[in-house]
Amino acid sequence: MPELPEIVSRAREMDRALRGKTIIEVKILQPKCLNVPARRFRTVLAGAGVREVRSRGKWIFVDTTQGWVLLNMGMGGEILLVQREAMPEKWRVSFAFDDGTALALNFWWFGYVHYAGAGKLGKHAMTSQLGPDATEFTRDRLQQMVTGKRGAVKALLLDQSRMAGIGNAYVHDILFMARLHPLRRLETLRQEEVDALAHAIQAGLLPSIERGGAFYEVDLHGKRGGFTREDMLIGYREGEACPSCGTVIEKIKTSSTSSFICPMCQPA
DNA sequence: TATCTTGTTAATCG
DNA sequence: ACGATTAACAAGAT
Repeated sequence: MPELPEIVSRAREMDRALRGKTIIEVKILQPKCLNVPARRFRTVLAGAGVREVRSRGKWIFVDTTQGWVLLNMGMGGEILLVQREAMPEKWRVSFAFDDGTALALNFWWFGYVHYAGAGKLGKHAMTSQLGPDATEFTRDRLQQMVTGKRGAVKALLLDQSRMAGIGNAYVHDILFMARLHPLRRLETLRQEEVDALAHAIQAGLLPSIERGGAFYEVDLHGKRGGFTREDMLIGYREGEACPSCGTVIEKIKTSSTSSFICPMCQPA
């Protein structure tokens, strides 16, 4: 499940590895992940030079001389840089470059490989609606975002149009560190709690970015991220002891997603 | 086999 | 307009 730390890491790796290369051929095994006809996608990008790769939220933006390639890895997958004749077993879209390498994209549920013309990035609805990266929020900015809003704090964190990059993996530890229950209403948050949340967002994401993302995703060469299961405080630790107070960690349903909480540290 | 799951949009209701 | 909920969609693991 690629979230901001994994996507930031992949985009950095891609920027370093792909910048200056030219796409010579695009292959598409799964046209449904595209937003334009496969033929158009292939032809418009053939011959395109990679200028830069960057990210916002869970999206990777590849800036080429012939427009933008916009990637969303959905619930998980791999972006592998391989020799063209050594493709991995599973891939859905591939880009072959002029130096004999290829980028093989795979995802197993709901990935997107979109195209936006040069200068037309603003017309791509899914990415133009993204809020600022979660890592960009200062305490003041978060307070502004919370003021006048209603609803559950978890819903705010997961709402990509308000704050981009957090998904249902990192959110557990973020809320735990802020000592907030996922369903706590925004309108009841005191300023100290908003401050704690702002700090928790940074504390929940930055260590993983520094280590190249979480262990359950891999880098361009197939190497797992350095943020391990042991680095998680309560996420996916149902039945284990809370690292702060020892209470048994619970897995609860919060609207449509699951949440892991310490019922003592994060009272409803 | 049945159930679960990390994302995102669209539709709907209050 | 906003918030809450649900369904749907292209798999894979257990």
